[in-house]
Amino acid sequence: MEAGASSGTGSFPAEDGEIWVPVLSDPLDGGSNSPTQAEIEVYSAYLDYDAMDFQAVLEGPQDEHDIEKLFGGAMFTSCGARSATYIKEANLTHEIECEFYSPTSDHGMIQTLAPATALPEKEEAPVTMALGGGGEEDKKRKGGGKGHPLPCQRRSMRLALAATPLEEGACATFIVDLLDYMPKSGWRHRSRLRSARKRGIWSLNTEQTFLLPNHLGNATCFQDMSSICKGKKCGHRKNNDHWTYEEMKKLVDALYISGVGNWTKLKHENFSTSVRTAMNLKDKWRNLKKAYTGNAKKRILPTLDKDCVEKIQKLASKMKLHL
DNA sequence: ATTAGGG
DNA sequence: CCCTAAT
Repeated sequence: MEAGASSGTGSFPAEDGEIWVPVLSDPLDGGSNSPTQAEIEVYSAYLDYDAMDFQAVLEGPQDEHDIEKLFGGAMFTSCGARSATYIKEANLTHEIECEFYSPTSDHGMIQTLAPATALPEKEEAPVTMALGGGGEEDKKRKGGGKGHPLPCQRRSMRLALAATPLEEGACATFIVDLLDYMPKSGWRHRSRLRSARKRGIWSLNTEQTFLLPNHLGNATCFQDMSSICKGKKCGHRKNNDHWTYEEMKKLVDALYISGVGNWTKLKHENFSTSVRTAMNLKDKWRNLKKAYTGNAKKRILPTLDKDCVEKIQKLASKMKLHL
């Protein structure tokens, strides 16, 4: 079976009954060889939160062997979640997107994720990996299986682990908005995450992970996450399109040239097609300035490159003089 | 209609 | 991001 995301075949979400399996493929091209990078895609999963090594997940997977470990022997199912993309190289962006269903969910088949085998040095990509056990067997394991999460409500969750090349190529991992979209109560990891963030153990940064509230129903495709959440009470944000690094850089560069202010003009000249409103731009600048200004306490900083940070600081100090 | 600032 | 007072 083909997995679609990289190869261009297949479609997402998967058809009912279709089994999507983890694949190894080259993230950079759809077919030819690429010896340097490995990508694993997992289409959805049953998560055993208790068995999950949260810290390891948040820190970012080190290699493809970690997947099973990270998710605590998670069960992976075939139904309709957007792919979990997992890029191995330290300097690339790690992104994991999964959708989790409760054991009683009538969705799809369940597969246990076979321990990933090493990516062959010069394997033709994409390479579809066979999962252990075989489909028919595993179908019957629905709801069973060791370490299966018990009363686990249907949840969707997106983890985007971004590792941008920092100074030493260190993997800066961050999570955004996880808390924002997590149910207000009833999820024991909420406090864990919160305190962890406070203690600075994980560089959580409220901007890249979020959990689709249960009441949003059967939405399975993360592509529509933003629109799904629109107007919903739980997702009290109108726009869940989180600022990307590129956007921030673009904003800073524009401000560096045109100066701070004139947000409407800035919007029309530099962000005319963007979802960002003039006020959004203003707000973002304010936040960036705050983040990179003053005594850098243990703030949770967006990972921006040195050049960008310098521009922010120069702009900030320039503004100070005018006060 | 825009912006600055607090929430 | 939203809300609102002040431009």
